[in-house]
Amino acid sequence: MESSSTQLIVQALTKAIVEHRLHPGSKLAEQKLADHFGVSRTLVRQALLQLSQHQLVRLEPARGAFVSAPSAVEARQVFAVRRMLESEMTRAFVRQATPAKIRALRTHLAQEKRAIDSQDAPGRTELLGDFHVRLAELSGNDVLAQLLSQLISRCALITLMYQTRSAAEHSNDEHVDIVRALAARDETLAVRLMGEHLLHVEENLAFDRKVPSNDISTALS
Amino acid sequence: MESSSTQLIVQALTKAIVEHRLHPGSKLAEQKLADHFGVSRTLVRQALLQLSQHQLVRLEPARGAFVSAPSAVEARQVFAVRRMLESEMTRAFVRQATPAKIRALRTHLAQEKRAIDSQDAPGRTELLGDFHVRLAELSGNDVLAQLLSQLISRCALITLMYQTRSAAEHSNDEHVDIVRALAARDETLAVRLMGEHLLHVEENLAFDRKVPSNDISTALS
DNA sequence: CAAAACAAAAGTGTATACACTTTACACCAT
DNA sequence: ATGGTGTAAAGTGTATACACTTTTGTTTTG
Repeated sequence: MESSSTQLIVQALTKAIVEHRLHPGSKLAEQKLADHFGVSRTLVRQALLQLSQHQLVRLEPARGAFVSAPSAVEARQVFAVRRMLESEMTRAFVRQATPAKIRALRTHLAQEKRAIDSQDAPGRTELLGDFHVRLAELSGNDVLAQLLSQLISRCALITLMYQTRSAAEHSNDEHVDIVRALAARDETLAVRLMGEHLLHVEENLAFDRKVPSNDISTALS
Repeated sequence: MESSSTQLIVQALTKAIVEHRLHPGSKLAEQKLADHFGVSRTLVRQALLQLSQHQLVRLEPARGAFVSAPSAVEARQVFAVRRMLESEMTRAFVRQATPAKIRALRTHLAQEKRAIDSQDAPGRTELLGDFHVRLAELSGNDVLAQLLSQLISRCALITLMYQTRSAAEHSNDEHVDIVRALAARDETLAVRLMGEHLLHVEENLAFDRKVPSNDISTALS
């Protein structure tokens, strides 16, 4: 069971949603998506069902699928969970850090900086999120990594909804500080910095915006 | 979109899997399930897809769906994540505990004890897990509650695979201790007890069993 | 008799068909 | 003009059809 066509659709839609080419609230009509991807509605439905479980899409009975528009309270709850998981994840990482792992993180930081300098907004958000996913992967707990990856996709949607542009640059600086603490194997400092970092990201969200709607054929092409 | 027939199937299968009426490794043939529930394969497939995302079912391409059999390392990773989340959840609960919430927990504890006394193995495991879900719900973070609920379903599968019978009774005692600390609003103690409790549960799993296979028509009737 | 090869049965993967619901729009009444 | 009503178009929900893959059991061959 389980084809990879479905998975391709999930990935394409996830990327489009997280990069805000599909705006929160947009309708995702099954036939239109099916035409676009050159498959039947069957596979599109499977993909939408999956996305709804990742909370990137909301399904309304008999009305169809819409890109999620997380509320402010939901956003805060997601961040609260991230703080719980990521502070402990940081601790776990320090305990089994290796030079190779640190090097991998530094490479990532360089990419981040490049994306920020080049004004690439969606790329920037994606990479800033990937830093945390990378850390999870390197911390050696696959279950944690997968869980966090989903939470961060959800956060990317939130972030792009609410994040002010200036805040992104600040994030990169904090990532650098965190990696420095990790390299020094300073567990307490690293954990504290990670907690504060997530608080800062959350604080900098402006929970009072409205976003325009958009249609899917332009967004996916 | 999204019918509730599918949801009913998901719930029925979840219950059967978590209560070990369907053993890990058992094949879940679509047509047989469809016949049993009186629907078409379409809905069964939707349900299986969902269960696979909850990690209760494993999908093998072109071969079908099987009840998951989590490995020992996966089990340990799940427990590690639970410890991260639940210690912080406990902290959050203490900070907004009310007499009504404490009362709700005590009611639950009574149920647990009854289930253990009456030798009801599946009911016991379910209730022991529900204690943690209840706590999450009462802690006021819906996102956390939903996430934890999934993790605990996954744990129930693990627990019934590996848990020794005597360990269950010990769990109830520890739940009682935790609630006592919560009622006293002793944050530090409650958090510590919860962390130790989860360690104990994990320690008491015997990661070296084999389980027989089973067929679905008898298990679901 | 064992092992390989083949054929039939069962099962999964995707597309399509059709009933039913929601939405859009024109038409009528006021 | 405006508001309500009815009808057509569009869209979702479920079942079914069919191609293709895996499994199973039998026959053939060494």
